[in-house]
Amino acid sequence: FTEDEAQEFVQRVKRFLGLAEGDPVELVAEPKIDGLSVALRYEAGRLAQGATRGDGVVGEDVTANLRTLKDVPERLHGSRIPATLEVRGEVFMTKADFLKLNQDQEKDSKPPFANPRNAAAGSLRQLDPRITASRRLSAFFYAEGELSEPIAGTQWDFLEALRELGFRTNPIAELCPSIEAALAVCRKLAETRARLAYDIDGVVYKVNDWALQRRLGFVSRAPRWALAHKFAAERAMTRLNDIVIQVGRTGTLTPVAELEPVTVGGVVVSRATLHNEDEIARKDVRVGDTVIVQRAGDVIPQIVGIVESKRPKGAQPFAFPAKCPVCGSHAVREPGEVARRCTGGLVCAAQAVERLRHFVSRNAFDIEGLGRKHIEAFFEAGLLKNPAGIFKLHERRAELEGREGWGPQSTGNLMRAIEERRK
DNA sequence: GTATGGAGAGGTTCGGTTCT
DNA sequence: AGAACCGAACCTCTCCATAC
Repeated sequence: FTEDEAQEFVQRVKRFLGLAEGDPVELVAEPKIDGLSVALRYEAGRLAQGATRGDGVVGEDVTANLRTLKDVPERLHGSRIPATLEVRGEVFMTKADFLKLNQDQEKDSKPPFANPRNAAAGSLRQLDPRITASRRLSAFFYAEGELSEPIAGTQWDFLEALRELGFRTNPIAELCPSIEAALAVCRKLAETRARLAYDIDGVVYKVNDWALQRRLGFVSRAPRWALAHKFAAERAMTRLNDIVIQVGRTGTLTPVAELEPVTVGGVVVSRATLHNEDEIARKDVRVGDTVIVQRAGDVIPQIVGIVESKRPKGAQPFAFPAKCPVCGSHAVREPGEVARRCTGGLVCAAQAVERLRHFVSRNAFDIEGLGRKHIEAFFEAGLLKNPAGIFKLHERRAELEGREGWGPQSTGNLMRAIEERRK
């Protein structure tokens, strides 16, 4: 975020590579587009598959929709076409196309989209590719995935190779001989971003030489050879109306701030996590305070701090409850732990429900059609007490089907989803 | 029988915190 | 150090219930 951190990044790179302070390391500075990342796979020069990449591993298959983008070539161009080629890029909507789309939405008396990124993400998830086609999405490509043969030795040459193959790349990327030059690019973009046709949220610096990139490698999922230098996030002031306590699967009590709704960075924010007891004390957040909020990474609402001069007279420090707000059991904080936990265990409805939610989640048993609300309702009605009960639900099918909001279709779907996981 | 609205689910975005 | 998990907002899709 600061220029110092960018300097530090290059120092780290040099140290890792065993280079001297004065040795040059070439960087490529590319604007960080505020869109959604996609991966395209080409086999024998033809588009075979396109997907979003939610967590960096797998994503939704949106091939048919991606085919409708003018920036996604159906066939690769040129004479040097690799047998298989995977490229990553960013799909986005220009500000002009976004405004036009919202005008059309208004004309059709449909709700407007909140911002270009959400509009782009929504457009790409359409079932009917014709709708996607009508939405005017754009894309820039900038990274390699699986490659059957090397097509470049540096990032800069790779971008050139991508263009020759028929991909659109961002024309304002720059090859920089040093971090100073890269920072100059960043400063220039910070000034001119408002005039760009699309939203950017920062600049990415990449070590140009792929051989060096390979030596640098990754720390968990983050490459050591790249740094995302983000612009300062937009901030807003609002009132903190209340602090409520949520109870998680393991009994952890998590405080959440309820805010007077305020628009920040294109969306309306009304809640923000305060993480834990210590965090509240550290920031000295009190009910009634005026707080400054931003969206971390331009996504997650976050309380940056308070405006002390606006504190109402008599505002008291927040007293963290010593009892679970759901079941009334003692909430204790073990020495060395940050969290205060409800000791109710399975007696606590919140914990039981959270356990069930976890059980059906995608990372566990992955049972479709059983979300928070239904689990809460089933628990309340005594239809479901623990994970094992899920596999006994079919015995109470008639009861289930009689419930409000449930019909033969939804019940059938749920039974099928459970049966599928029984094996 | 058909259109419309609402609720719920699930997926996407990302950073921060905590656990292993 | 690395992975898991959580949080908030938005969007689409599916299904049920209601109105006509």
